[in-house]
Amino acid sequence: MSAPDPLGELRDAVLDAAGAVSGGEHGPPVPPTLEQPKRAGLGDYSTNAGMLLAPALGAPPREIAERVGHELATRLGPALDRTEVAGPGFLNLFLSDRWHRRAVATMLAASDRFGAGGAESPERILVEFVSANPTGPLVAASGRHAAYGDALARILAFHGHAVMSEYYFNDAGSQIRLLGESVHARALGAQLPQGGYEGGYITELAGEIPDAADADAADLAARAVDLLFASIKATLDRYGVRFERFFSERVLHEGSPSAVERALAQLIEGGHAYRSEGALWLRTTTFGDDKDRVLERSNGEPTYLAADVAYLLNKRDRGFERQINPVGADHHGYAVRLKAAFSALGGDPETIELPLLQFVHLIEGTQKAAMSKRRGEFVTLDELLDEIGVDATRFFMLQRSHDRTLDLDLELARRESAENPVYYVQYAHARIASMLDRAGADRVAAAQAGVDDWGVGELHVAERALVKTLAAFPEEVAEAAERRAPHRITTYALELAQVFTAFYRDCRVVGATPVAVESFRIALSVTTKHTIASALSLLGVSAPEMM
RNA sequence: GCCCCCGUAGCUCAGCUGGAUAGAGCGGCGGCCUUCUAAGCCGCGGGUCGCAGGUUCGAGUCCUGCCGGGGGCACCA
Repeated sequence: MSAPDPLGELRDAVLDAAGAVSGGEHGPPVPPTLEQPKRAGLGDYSTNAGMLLAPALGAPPREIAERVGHELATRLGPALDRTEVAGPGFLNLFLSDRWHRRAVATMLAASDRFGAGGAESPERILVEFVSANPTGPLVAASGRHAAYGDALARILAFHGHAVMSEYYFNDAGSQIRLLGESVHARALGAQLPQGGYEGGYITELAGEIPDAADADAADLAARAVDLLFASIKATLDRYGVRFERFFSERVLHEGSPSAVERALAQLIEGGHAYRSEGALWLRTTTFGDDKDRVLERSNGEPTYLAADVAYLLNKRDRGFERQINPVGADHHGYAVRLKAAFSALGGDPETIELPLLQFVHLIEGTQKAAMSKRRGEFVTLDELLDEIGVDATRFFMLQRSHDRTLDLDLELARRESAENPVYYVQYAHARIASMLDRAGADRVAAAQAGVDDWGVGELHVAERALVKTLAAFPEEVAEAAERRAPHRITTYALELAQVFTAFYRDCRVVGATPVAVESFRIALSVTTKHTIASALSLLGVSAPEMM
């Protein structure tokens, strides 16, 4: 159930008015826009409805805009001061102070649910992310995956979907074997195996495991995995990332027939898999791949793809209508394969999404830090958190669009941690807390209760701007959710903090006279505080009461 | 060679799926603390939105081609 939303109501009115003008027969091809004009003087909002309807109605856009304006006036009544047709056919809306005050009342009543529940068709969604194998500590890049996946899950849930977060990992197989052999080699002071793990943490593990030199590699591998997984979980916990479930690939190989065997049988039965050169191939070329892929090696061992297909089915069978699986940009070919497999099994490939996360480049001054787990050259997520803190790391990781590479200059982040934008946003929140504290709980409660007494005097331009920025929150959430773009919330949080700070500068709150003005401003501040806290919480960043 | 992502201010990046005179942070320069938190605020400077075509009332945004950067093209995951 979606919370009341002033801007949404306004948008409905515009849509309705446009429908009335077009006679209901030929509505606009796409919904008309309703946005805040960048330039001052062009009203609170403007719509392009006139221009959109012009071709179908065969009348000049400005004339249609005029008619939409009239329809809107009858629908909005005192909420609307006036409309103005401008430029090629924009209709600019000048909303009354009354509209702004009511908007605050509405948003205030929604409390911390303001902006929530907007999803039009809620789905059961599984977000699977990080999923790093326990062969080493989480690195900085994992920090991006963790921040992205976690924020996306939070945003989708807030938007109204039923969301679960899951971490898929492989704790068996060749890489794990190699891990055990590497630890063993370090314990003995012997040469590492071919392609072994070189990181210093391997030597540390060897030291932590008693009698490592005498143990066999398989046993060592199991113990190393336990230790590494414990540390991965501790890092995630510290980072504020929660998973409902850690899913072991091993489960898919257990039983007879195993989940993997059943998946392969199903593919063969459907004619989508065939044997050639001793291996079992998935005919992904049917679904747009440029070559077929091996499911089962000629030595009889299944590939990771076989397990992943079984996992796909497992998730579908658990009732998830959509699977979102953020992966590294280097996995982009993998997306085609996975979707092909899903199609072959009768699934809708559109419901399998693999957002590609571009790489994180850690830069030390001008020098790039290479990150290879095997060669052991990396900055771990823990080190990054030690360096710049959880909130700053998450905020930074979520500041850029996920499909862009992220340059993180450690020197800069370290040196300027106090100037990171995250502090700016948190500071605005803390400042409101302090202000409300000064006003006193009774005063704050009275201000919110006295909605009907707010209507005194003319609103300041900064007040109006803040109301509109707040009113945009539900649509920002919707955009972030639908486009899988948490970074929009980051940008929004920053903007809201800026607009609030301008209001704070220009409008005295506590002690403003008459009391009605103070009441309204307190209410506005409370709403802002809720909204900043909501936005930060969607990002997994804390909203301190005091700084 | 084929596929994916990206070229916007000195640097790092937003830009609301096509709207009006393109924005923010950082960096530079100059100002502002007897008044609700100066982790702040104000001002100045800074742009052929990679290039060239196309689509239309209108393009940073969509299409095509080129140039440049990153990534991928395993019986590794």
